[in-house]
Amino acid sequence: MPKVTRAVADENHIKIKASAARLFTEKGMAEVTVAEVMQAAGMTHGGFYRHYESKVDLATAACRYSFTHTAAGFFNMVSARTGDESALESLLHLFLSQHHRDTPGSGCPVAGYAADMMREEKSSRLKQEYINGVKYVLSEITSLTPGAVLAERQEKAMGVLSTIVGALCISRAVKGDAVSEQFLDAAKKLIKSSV
Amino acid sequence: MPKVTRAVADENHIKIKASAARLFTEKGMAEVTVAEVMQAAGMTHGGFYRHYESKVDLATAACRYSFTHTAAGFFNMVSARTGDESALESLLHLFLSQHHRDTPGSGCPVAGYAADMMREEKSSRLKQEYINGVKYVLSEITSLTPGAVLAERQEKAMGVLSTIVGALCISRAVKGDAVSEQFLDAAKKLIKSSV
DNA sequence: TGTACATCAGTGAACGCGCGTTCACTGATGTAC
DNA sequence: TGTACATCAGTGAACGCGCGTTCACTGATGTAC
Repeated sequence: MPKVTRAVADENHIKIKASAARLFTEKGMAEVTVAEVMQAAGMTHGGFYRHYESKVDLATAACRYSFTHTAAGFFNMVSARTGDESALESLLHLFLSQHHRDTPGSGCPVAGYAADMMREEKSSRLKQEYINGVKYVLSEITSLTPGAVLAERQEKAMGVLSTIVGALCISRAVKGDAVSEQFLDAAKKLIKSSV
Repeated sequence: MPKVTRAVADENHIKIKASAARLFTEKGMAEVTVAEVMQAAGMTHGGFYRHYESKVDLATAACRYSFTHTAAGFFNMVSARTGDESALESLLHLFLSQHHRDTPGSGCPVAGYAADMMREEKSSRLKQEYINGVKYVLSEITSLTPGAVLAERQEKAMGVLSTIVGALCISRAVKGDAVSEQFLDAAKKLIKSSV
């Protein structure tokens, strides 16, 4: 074929997707250009349309990638940490950390794409991908939440996700001021006091 | 002066600010054009620079306006409602409602500007305005939060704000799916169970 | 296995469009006498 | 109070720039014989 092995082309496809996932969750779709994504993937912008039909098509793939890789990886880290402390405590410790606040590109996609999703029409494939992702995250948190009744654990998981995503977003938004860190701690305490 | 009374010009200035506040909290700064703001204020785009030096300058004024008008008005509504139910319950009822979810333009500025603030440099006047607004909101929630020790009430207020803003944002982001409403209810329950 | 050819991933220039901003102009307002 | 003039809020065309997308081209790869 062309200038590049099929295998290399496939790798490039993944690089584009991974770069987009990182940049989109970090800056939001509007603030990232196609050229920027391609450059991050080590190419120039012209070849982009051999891989995706449009920028929003890329965003759809990137969104899915963020959930299946970044979010899934996060839950693996939570499991790995769980030992002395409970699974929920592990999750809170990792999620509500300064490190997570400061690295949105490799962080929570629920938070990272939320701003863009608020303006997305509900019928779009991109939004559907996000909704699926949120449901996946909820199922993971539910499985980490103690309790006998599934419905109660699911509801608790939604409350927990709301709190940690809210704290993370606000903490990022007010970063530079002392309250930024306080939000992370306050959210931890609120959740622990409600268990 | 010109074509318009000084008094009318002052009114127009406020109209621009109010229109911007509504549009910016609804769609985010990037998705709103200067021309759109001016049209919403009943004018054409050319006259904009008689009122503000730049779009970000407008955003700074609009951000302040959102907190001093929209947020302050919200807390007045909370006070007015408070009777049978506690102040905190009033707040949860009004904030975590489908109406609030569906009307971001007249809704919470902490949530409305959060996405834009995450990307704002910390030294900007706009970000400083936002931080001041968040602190104002925190002080209001603190005053509605029961407890003897101020520091504990403040911490509780930060946890509450994290939870309600997170639930609102996610609920908006997944609107169209049944989980959207569930997030609002789950957040209410989590907060009530932690009081 | 070797060779000729077709394919298509990637390049970089170019196109269109929209948006922030500027500018010459208008004409009612405010002011000075 | 009336009049001449300067001011400047608002208008709409235009400018620059950036970005999503397109396109002619390249040349190594894959394929057919």
